[in-house]
Amino acid sequence: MEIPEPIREELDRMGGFDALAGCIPATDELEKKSRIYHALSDPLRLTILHLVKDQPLCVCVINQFMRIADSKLSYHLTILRESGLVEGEYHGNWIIYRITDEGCRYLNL
Amino acid sequence: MEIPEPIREELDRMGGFDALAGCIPATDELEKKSRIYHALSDPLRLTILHLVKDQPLCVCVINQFMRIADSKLSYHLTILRESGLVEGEYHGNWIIYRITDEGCRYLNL
DNA sequence: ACGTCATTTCAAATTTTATTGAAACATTGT
DNA sequence: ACAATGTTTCAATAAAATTTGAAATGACGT
Repeated sequence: MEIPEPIREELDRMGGFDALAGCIPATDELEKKSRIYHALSDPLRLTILHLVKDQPLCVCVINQFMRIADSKLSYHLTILRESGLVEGEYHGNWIIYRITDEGCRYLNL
Repeated sequence: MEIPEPIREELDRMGGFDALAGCIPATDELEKKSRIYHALSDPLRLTILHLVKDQPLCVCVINQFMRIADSKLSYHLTILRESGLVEGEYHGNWIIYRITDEGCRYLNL
């Protein structure tokens, strides 16, 4: 396998082929990030995230906005919750969802 | 449909139910972002992105690192390219991939 | 204990995404 | 024009994510 000369030079300047390993995060970190990005990779879920950005909301208000099947909304909320972007808490009969600090961080890109 | 009192209050303070629409980005923007997040939602693709972060690389160097089938790598490069996170350019026999400004922006989160 | 409301869980069907190996394409050198 | 090299495209398969509707759960008031 050959490498074009300008690439080899620039690679050498960065420390050579072996140095490349140094700029790759650990496997578990990559997996955590890709899980978060997956949670963000759906327009429905991004919408939910924006809805709860400024104030916490119960599922019924979110759904009044989204107009999708209850179970569908619940599925997407689960993905957002399990990736740590939102959290839900029972308050009486309702579950109130709020964005987490991490959720805020990712939303502001 | 009833809403718990504290939620209704906070919602009213933000401008009521109708004001919620105002904090949701346009559909095409949501779709573009979710496509980008989807591109980021795979450890392999995150690895590639990190590899080309500091210097452009040809496919063969990337693959020497990744050790996956050529067609598999090409598939993932296509996803990164089509989402605008990297760009590739022929230089002689090789295609050199480099990260885009947008790619940099997303990688630094 | 029972009924009701808000929400989740489950299993099946559907859709999307990823992997694989073979064939095709582009560029260069002969 | 031909062969060689680096990379992509294609079609088939496998795997994963999403949707759907029905049933289950949890919390509350009676």
